[in-house]
Amino acid sequence: MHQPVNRNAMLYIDRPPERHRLVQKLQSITELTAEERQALLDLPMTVRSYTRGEDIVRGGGIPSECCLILDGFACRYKLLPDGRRQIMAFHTPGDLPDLQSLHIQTLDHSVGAMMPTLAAFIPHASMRTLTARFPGLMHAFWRDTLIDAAVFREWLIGIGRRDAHERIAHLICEMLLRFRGVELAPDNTFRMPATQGDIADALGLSNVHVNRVLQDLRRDKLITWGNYTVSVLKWDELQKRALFDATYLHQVSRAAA
Amino acid sequence: MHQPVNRNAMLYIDRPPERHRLVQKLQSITELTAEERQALLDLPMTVRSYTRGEDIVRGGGIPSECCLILDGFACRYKLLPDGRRQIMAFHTPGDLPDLQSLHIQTLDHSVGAMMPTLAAFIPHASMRTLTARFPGLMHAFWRDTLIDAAVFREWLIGIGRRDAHERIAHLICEMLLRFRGVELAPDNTFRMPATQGDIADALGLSNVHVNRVLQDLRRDKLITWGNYTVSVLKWDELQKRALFDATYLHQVSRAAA
DNA sequence: CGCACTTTTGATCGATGTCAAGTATGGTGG
DNA sequence: CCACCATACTTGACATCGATCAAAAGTGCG
Repeated sequence: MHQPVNRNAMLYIDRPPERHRLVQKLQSITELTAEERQALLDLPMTVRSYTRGEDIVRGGGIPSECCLILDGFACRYKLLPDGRRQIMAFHTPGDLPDLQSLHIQTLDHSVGAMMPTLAAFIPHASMRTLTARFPGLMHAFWRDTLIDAAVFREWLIGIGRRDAHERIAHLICEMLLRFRGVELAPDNTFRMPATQGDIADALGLSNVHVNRVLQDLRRDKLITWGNYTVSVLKWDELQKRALFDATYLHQVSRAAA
Repeated sequence: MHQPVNRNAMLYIDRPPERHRLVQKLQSITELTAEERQALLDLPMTVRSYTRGEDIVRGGGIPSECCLILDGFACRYKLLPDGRRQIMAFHTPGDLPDLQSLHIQTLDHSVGAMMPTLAAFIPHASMRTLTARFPGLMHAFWRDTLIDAAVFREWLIGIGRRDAHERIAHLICEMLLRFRGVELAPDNTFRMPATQGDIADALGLSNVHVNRVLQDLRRDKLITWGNYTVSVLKWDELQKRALFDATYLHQVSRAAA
C-alpha cells in the first residue's frame, strides 16, 4: 500500500469479461432497464492489474477517471502522519470506490489492492455522457454513493459503540451479504482476502486482539476463518452476536440464509 | 431524543427569513448562479420548531420530505438495542441532514434536535422538480451528500485510530470551519450546543473522559469551552494536536485563521 | 427554592494495546 | 524438490487508556 502506483502490468482490454459485475452490483441496489444494462456494458474502460499492497488510486490527486473493481479485492484507506492506518471500506468486484471523484476534485483517501486485483478505469467524460443520457443510471450512481455513506455510518457505530466481538461479527455479516449481492458467496462461504492486520485497521483494533476474537468465534463454531476464506456456520447466532440489522445495506433483494 | 416526534409547535411559514442559510451552505461548497439561488429561495417549505431532545426525523420511516435545518443545532444518531447511542453527524443551519431520503427509501437513522431548532420540510416532489430543472443544483446536492460521506470517513479515522485528545481537538477544528462556512463563527467563537455526554456519544468516548480531556485543553489555553460556547484560542496548536487537515471538508473558500 | 440536568472529581476496573517470541505457511530460487 | 525467506498467525506477559461507578458541586429554570 506504500509502494509506487502500478507501473507495468498495464493491459488494455476493450471489453473485459468481468465487466458484467458492474451491472450485477447496480442491480443489487436498484432496477435497471435493458438499455441501461447495455450502456453500462458499452462503457469504454482501460484495465490494469495490481498485486497486493499496490495503490490503485492515490489519495491527494485529482482523478480524471473513475475506477471500477472487476476482480479481486480492494480497500479505501487513509494514513495518519505517524503511520496509523484506518481502512474505511472494503470493495468487491462491481464496486466503484472513487465514484465521488466525479463531483469532488481532490481525492481525500487512497484505494489499495488487497490481493491480485483487476481494476478498470472509466473516463469521467464517459461517465458524464452516460448519466446525462440515462437519468436512471445517474440515480443508480447517486444511490450507490448514498449507500456507501450508509455503510460508513454503520461502521462508525461499530467502531464507536460496539466492542471487539460485536465489531468483528458485524463485519462478517456485512461482507457475507455484500458478496451474496454479486453472487460470490455460495454456501455462505466467501473469500476474504484480508489479513488479521487489515481487519484490525478496518475495525480500530490491534492485530493481536483480532486474532483472539477470531479464535473465540471459531471455538464457538459460528464461523470458519482460514486461508482467506470465511464460512458462516451459524448465521442467526452470528447476527445476534453482532447486533446486525441489514437495513443499512439497502439491498433490493437479499437471498435468505 | 426519545420522546415522540414533535406534535404541536407547528407553524406554517411560506418564506422564513432563515431560508437563505441553505443558499449560504451550498455556496460554501459550490458555485451557484443567480437563478439557482432564487430557485432555492422559492422552494415551498413547511416549518416546525423543536426543543432539545425531540426527534426531527425518526429512523425507520419512509420520508416524503427532505428536512432543512434553518436555525439551531441537530444531530444524526442511531441507537443500539441496549441503548448505546452513536451520534454520526452534527448539523448546523443550512444543512439537509436527510437529503439521502430522496434516493433511499427507508431512513436508517434518526435526526434529533440538540437545542431549540427550526426545521423546514421540503416535499420530495419539489426537490425532484428543482433538480430536474437545474442540473447545477442536482450536482450541488450530490456534491453535498458526497462531502457528507467524506466527513463520515474522517470521523471513522478519528474514532478508529485517534486517541481521545486528538479526537476532541479534531472535532473542534471541524466545527469551527463548518460554522465559518455559514458565517456563524465570528472571532473563532461559535455555539456548540452539545453536552459533554453528546460529545462522548459522537466520539465513542464516555462523558467522564470527555470532561477530563476538555479540562486539559482549557488548562493549556488552546480553547475556551463553557456555556455551550467554544472559542479557539490557539488555532495552529489545536490543529497540530488534532492532526487536522481540512481537505476532507472540500470547502471552496475557507477563511484564514 | 427546589428540581433536573450537567459538570466535575475520585477510585477502581477491565478491555484492548504493546512488546516479544515462537510457529505456521506459502512463494522463490537453486 | 528442497532450503530459505518473508509474511502471517499465534501465544504469553504486561501496560494503559479510557470505562464505570458513585458522589459532590454547579447551573438554569419554573
